[in-house]
Amino acid sequence: MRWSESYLFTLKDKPADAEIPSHQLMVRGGYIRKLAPGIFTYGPFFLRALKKFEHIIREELGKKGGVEILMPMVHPKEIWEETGRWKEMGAGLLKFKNRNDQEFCLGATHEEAVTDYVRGDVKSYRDLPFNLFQIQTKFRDEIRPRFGLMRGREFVMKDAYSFDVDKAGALKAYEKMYSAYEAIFQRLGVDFRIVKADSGNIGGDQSQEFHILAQSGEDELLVCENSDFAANVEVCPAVSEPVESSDSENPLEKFETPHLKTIDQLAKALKVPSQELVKTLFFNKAEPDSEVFEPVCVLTRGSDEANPIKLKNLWGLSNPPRLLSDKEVFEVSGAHPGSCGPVGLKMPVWMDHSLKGRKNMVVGANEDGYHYRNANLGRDFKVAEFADLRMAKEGDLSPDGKGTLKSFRGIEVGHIFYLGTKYSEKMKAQFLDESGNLQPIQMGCYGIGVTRSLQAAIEQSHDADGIIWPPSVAPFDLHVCLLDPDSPESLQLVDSIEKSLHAQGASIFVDDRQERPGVKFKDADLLGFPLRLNIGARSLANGEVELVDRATKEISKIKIAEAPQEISAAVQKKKGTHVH
RNA sequence: CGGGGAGUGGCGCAGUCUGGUAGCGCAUCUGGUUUGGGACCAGAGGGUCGCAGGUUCAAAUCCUGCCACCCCGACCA
Repeated sequence: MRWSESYLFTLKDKPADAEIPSHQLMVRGGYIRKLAPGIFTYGPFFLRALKKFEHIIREELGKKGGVEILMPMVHPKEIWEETGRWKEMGAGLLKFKNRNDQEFCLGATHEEAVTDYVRGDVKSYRDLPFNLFQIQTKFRDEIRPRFGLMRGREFVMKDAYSFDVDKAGALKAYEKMYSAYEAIFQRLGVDFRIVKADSGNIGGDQSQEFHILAQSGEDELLVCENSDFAANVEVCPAVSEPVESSDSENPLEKFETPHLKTIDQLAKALKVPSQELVKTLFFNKAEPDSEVFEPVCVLTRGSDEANPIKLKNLWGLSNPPRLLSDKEVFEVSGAHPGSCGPVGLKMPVWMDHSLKGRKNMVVGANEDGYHYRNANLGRDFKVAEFADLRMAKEGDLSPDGKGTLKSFRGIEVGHIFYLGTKYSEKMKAQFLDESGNLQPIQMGCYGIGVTRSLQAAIEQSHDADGIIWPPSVAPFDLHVCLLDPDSPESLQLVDSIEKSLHAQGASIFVDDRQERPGVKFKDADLLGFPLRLNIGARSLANGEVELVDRATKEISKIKIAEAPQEISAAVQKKKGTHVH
């Protein structure tokens, strides 16, 4: 491929609307252009990377028996109503009507579509198991798209769905996908972690996320320093050191705390660490979209945060519960936030494990400007349940007991779920088992954010000059800076190198523009293909060309006569090398 | 939806406070000199200053309304 024959426009300045390096570099390199927020055109070079990654995905899923299909992007309302998600997904589904006033949405995910596809065909346990996947454009009407392809409205996703006769089979399918995903991200060549995760409103009871580690990641991961335990902070079990209980319960004592609104202010005033104070929060335990008001009090240590995802799961809600407004807090407790506590409350009180056994607590008095000292469980207030309610954090003990947790930022690029029969029951996707009983199919679903993965790879692999593509998905293997594009000797050399590379299935991009060398070098660094070859009068006069490694900037001189073979070998070596 | 920022040639920005000829850098085109890390000189083209009202002799600039964008938060398979 020659620059002069391609469609490629690079930018010197970083675009004003791009914040993180990967987004800036992709726009600067002409890889993507924004059409609307979260909606992008993929240029010819990004498309090449995309196809390469898709190829890796197809190969690895194929090895595990995945069968590729392609489902519609436009879905009728009816299938989404069958599962209740027409409402549940809310505004995230882009809905519209046709000329006959029939309602549709754009496919945000395809559990409904694939279950409908399968239920018409599968009749017997003999028809199972199988695993279907597709690579397709998804549309989700994100509230706030950001960071280019990281959180787009329109994006390419690989989604797969497994169908089995029983749970054991479904879990086997889950394990297969787990290992396929491991292989896929290893081949992509990124530093990634697999973590326990919340299953969100997809449903199901087992779920893990694949994260590419990067500072700009939207998710916080907690990883054990000594073992392979890793979890999304949202669901990471919190282990707290047991409380050493002082033996006697002192008398309850009210004291003035004027103008002390936060735990930190209170801690400072009382000269005790915030961990020794008690934080009182109020949530509405009812389903977020219902009219019902069911206030619940949640107690944690002053240094901890309540975890809404854990509350959601504990209370069996479909979405995280809502924190009460200041006004509502006043109505249910008699005080504003900052002066609330469990004493005298007329609602269930949930207490975090970390407070179990603690005596003589400092809590709000439910009267503005007052707190209690020496509040004790049993004597002064009652607790409905003890549970793990808090956000785990760096420095906590790992749940597997093998060390302490360290915090990383990650970009979620893959997610696997064991679904069970949530969709098959609602949509009547059934089969007859060996004894002639009608059974719902056991399902799993598995996603990879294809476009997101590629940007995440760039986010992880770039420098001040530009992108450093992992060789597995680099748009081209070799970037030739043809410094004298009119020199017959140079052109002849490029031809022979091109032939040699094509013979082994490698790709070559030639910058044949009438530009000065500096311009070509800058663009080569920006575009970020793994190897660059400089061909110019200066080195040709010495009977040499220069091969430059994009990642290390190492230069090797190669004799012209040996150039085609040596460069082919270098390209081959690069492709075989994995960064991590 | 809440908070913040910013809408000015293709890109990046100044000008707005204090109303008075629409500017700079990059890119583009022409000619010339250059040619191994974003060259230089000379010339040229390109903007209804987001949109609509209003104030004024006069509006990019002041007022009102709307639209769209970016960031933080809420939300998120």
